[in-house]
Amino acid sequence: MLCPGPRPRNAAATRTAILDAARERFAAESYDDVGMRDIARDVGVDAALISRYFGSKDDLFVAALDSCGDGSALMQGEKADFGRRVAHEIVFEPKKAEKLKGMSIMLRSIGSAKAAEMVQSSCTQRFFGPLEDWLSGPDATVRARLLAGFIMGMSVSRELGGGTFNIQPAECEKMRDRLAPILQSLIDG
Amino acid sequence: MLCPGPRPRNAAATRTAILDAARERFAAESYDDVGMRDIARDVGVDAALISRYFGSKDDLFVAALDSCGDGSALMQGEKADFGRRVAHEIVFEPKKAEKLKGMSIMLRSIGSAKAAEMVQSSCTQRFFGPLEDWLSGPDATVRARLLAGFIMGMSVSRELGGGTFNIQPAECEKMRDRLAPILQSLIDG
DNA sequence: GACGCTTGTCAACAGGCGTTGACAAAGCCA
DNA sequence: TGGCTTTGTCAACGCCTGTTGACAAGCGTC
Repeated sequence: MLCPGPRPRNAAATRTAILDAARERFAAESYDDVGMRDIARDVGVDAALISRYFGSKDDLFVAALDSCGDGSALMQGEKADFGRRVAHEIVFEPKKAEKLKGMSIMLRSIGSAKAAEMVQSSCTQRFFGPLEDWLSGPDATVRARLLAGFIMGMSVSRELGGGTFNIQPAECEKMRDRLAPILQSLIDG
Repeated sequence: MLCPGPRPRNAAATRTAILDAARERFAAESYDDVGMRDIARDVGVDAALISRYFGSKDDLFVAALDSCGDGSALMQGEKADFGRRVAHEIVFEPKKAEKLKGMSIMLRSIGSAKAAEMVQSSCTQRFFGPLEDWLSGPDATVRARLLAGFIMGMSVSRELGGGTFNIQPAECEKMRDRLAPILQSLIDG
């Protein structure tokens, strides 16, 4: 990520690099755990530059969240296949499931009061909302909340297992097979 | 909570008061957001005293987590009624559902790397474990993980809604009614 | 009453944080 | 070449944090 030699003078590229690094950091660690100097080191830049480009740490956080796009990545593919596909990703390919970087950031920030406040507004707008629209049919609002809750909950469960669910591989398959129809039932209505 | 006048000299009572305050704080805010001085103020004591009684903030955190007991509160009552009962509590009485204070603390700490590390060991031991034992029948491990994940996920979803699910009261009933059979199916096997 | 142990307070420290303003270097234009 | 703007670095500031050691006050005991 960090290349040797002096960084070429290119404000736009540097700004983008900072935003990318911030997105990764905030998705992997809590708001409080991420330091400006950490992000700066990732990019190979002085921390002071970030303040100048983005104003404050809060502003950078919001910018990083905004740069994640909405939850549309989750909604690609066949609806009939959703349950099995997403269950598989949650259990076996969490990194792939993290195409919802925004979800990871939200998850990481529920602890910090300040971060949670910043997340809440954009959460409904860019996550619950699109999901709700995508889920046509009765009780779309409720189903969207349940769906989002379950998906995030499994991430929590994984995290508390120490990065895995801390169970046998054979059990993982069973987990996927039990999870899939539950998710699917929320899709189907 | 804080009574006027000088605190009576009683080491045991003071120690307990500190532990209680810490448990409440760590369940309501992230590890990083909770300051020693905050807890001290809750109790009406100097922050230095906490260090002397508990060693370090980390030690206090672990002690607070240990003081939460296991997840047995969740498992009281009829199994046949579990889904409906817990779904109701999650949606309408989150404070009551927080008889699992330990779960709240775990939830608050998934952000902070240090806190998460401290939580992980006791998590399996005092939460996943008892739940798994209680759920007899096939795939108890997997069902316990799913159950715990779903319950925590709904807490996250609530939190991201700003303390409520941010939906209409009528929708809340629908949410409960959809959530209940899902939880119950994981209980029944 | 004087001692000694316990209980609690106070001031201060070292370390980390986000942020700022002054300064250096690079590129552009005349 | 000389100036000017842009891009980036550096040192430092003020603030907040957990923790420590010295000190004060309460309480039982000789």
